[in-house]
Amino acid sequence: MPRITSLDIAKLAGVSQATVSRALRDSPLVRSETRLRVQRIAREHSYSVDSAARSLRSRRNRTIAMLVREESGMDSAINPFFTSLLASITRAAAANGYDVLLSLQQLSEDWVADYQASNKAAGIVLLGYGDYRDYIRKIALLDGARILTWGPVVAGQPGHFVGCDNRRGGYLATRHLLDLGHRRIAFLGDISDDCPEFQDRYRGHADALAEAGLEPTDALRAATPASAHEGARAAWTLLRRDVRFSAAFCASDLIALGAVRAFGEAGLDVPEAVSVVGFDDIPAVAHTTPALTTIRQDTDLAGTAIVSTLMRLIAGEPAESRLLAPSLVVRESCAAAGD
Amino acid sequence: MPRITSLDIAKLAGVSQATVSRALRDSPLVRSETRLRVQRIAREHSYSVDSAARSLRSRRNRTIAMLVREESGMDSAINPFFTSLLASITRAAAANGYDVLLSLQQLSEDWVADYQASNKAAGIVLLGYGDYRDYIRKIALLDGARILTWGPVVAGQPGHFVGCDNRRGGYLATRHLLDLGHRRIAFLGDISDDCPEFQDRYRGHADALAEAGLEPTDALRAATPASAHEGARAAWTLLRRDVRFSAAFCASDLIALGAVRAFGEAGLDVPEAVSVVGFDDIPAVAHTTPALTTIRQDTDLAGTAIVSTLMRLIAGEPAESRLLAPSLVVRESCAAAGD
DNA sequence: GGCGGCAGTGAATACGTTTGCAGCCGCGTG
DNA sequence: CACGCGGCTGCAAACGTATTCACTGCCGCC
Repeated sequence: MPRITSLDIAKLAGVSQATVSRALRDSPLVRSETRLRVQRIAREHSYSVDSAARSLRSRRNRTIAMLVREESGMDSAINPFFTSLLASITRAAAANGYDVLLSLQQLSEDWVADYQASNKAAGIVLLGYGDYRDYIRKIALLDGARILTWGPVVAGQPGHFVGCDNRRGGYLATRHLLDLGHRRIAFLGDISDDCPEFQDRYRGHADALAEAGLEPTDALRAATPASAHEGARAAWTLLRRDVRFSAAFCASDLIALGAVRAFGEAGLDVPEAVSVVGFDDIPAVAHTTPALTTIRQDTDLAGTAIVSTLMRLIAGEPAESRLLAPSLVVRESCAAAGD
Repeated sequence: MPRITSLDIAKLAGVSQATVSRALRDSPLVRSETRLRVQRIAREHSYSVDSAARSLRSRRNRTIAMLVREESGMDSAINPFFTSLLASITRAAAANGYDVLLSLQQLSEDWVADYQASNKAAGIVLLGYGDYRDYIRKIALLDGARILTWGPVVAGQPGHFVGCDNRRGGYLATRHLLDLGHRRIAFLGDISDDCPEFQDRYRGHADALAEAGLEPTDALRAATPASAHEGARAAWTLLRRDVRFSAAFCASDLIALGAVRAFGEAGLDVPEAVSVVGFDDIPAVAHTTPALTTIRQDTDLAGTAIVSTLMRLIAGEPAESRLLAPSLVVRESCAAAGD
């Protein structure tokens, strides 16, 4: 049973295959009467342009690839924040007539080269590869690289980036705690080069402290990647250290989730005994008990920004990196300082 | 700057283009010495087979499409359970050498027809369309439809399904509560035809009650879709009704999240005043306070089951629908009945 | 009345690969 | 010695579309 092709439609419509092709792409070259007839017939036979043939012939591709960092560690779940981002990117792409190819990957040399070369996708979005700075720089320099990375935006660096103003976010979080009267504020998050986002959030944290005449204390900092399990561990590390603190800024909502839990187990209720601020505003934290005060990254905005920038890249137009403003969402996990 | 093609590689390797094609596909037809040489040269020039040309010529496609139900309502977030499923499907597909096309959609007539016709994908996975029974039945009957639906498995129905044994899950949940001595057990979830999964979970719930000589009471049931916000509303509805209950089985973890929160606001602590069991075991609920006792659907297993079944479908082999066993995960949200 | 141009259409080609078929070589067998 | 056969390779024909170029009427204009 042979596939139905544009040639079949052409015969049915009594026109040439070329005209069918044009009619279906709404080309102004064909008379509107003809165009409508062809389109009707195509629809009646549920004919649809073969995408392989189309992209082969046109050397163009209506697909973008999303490459999401696969955490190799224990917690194989995707960070919910990326899930939201992924959804909004998919929507934005669809609005531009693009399909989305999803891939969970350890970022390897081969991968990007492969996607570029086999042109499965017109452009690539990289999610969660903040720490691959060198690698990204390298691939960014490949000519014709249409790659957009979600992550730290550094002026002058090669490549194209869209990201959240993490420093500003960190500032907002800590500022909120300071405004509530807290002075001894812990920071939970890994600020090594593995997590450049966290580094920036920490800088913002320090900015706010400095503004209040304070400075960050190493004893109040516990390193942890973005995972609830590790967040709880970090909280325990902090508790065992026996330093006083009345609030904690967690560099990610997942960390906050774990920390709230650990604090609770230690008899420190949130927010009565300790205030907690998270980062990301993942969907779940609006519904936990207590609901989490956090820094929101607007994923819808991020998705459209990512896609529109990538569209420019694909079109060969110059595109600038963009930094998105985060905002504070006040819920229930913070209280005024006790003393 | 012209693209590098297999012909270029052929010239470099001193063989014909056909041999390059064969070598790169590990065909036994080419001498291993030749094959290795060609592969090396291809790698050195980071050549990769053009996927459009490949699928055009071979009439085959190494791509599957995942169609995820887009909730049109307020809560535009994807249910985290589907996120997990999506991740595991993607991994399983990759293991089979397949790419994954992601699409968030209202299921429309056009969509599937389009994907079939334009052959963007060799097969389609439908996630979250439990209530589209009629529609799915219809498209399942299209010849050559390679469509797999995650959802209720009903013996004898047309189409191919992989799903969780929801009835068994409902049974396990309620049984657990009964074992703890609870007698007045609420059910939170919409059991209309809009949510066939919930219907099955409710049946299991009723099974367990019946086994204990009880039967479900309408007064103890509150309808809600799978969302934390709506779950909280349903919990309040229940509370306002002024009926006694010491436990609640929530048809989804999201509902449970909202319910726990509502109960807390009403002064009913979980698990002291009311025990709660959820369904799905989404990642977040392991880290909330209290951590949620729930029915786990093993998403990794589900992903591999879905993909392997779809692979059979694509290969034209007969494939059977599969029902996956859920399991009870005991955490902290349930306590023995008070009286 | 001739001529240029424009709107609409068709013929033909190219996109980069897979694959059926045929050819070549060398060796074993009748 | 002829013949066949198996292992390896090349030739050439598709796959279904987009696009260039040429062509046909037809109108308007000098």
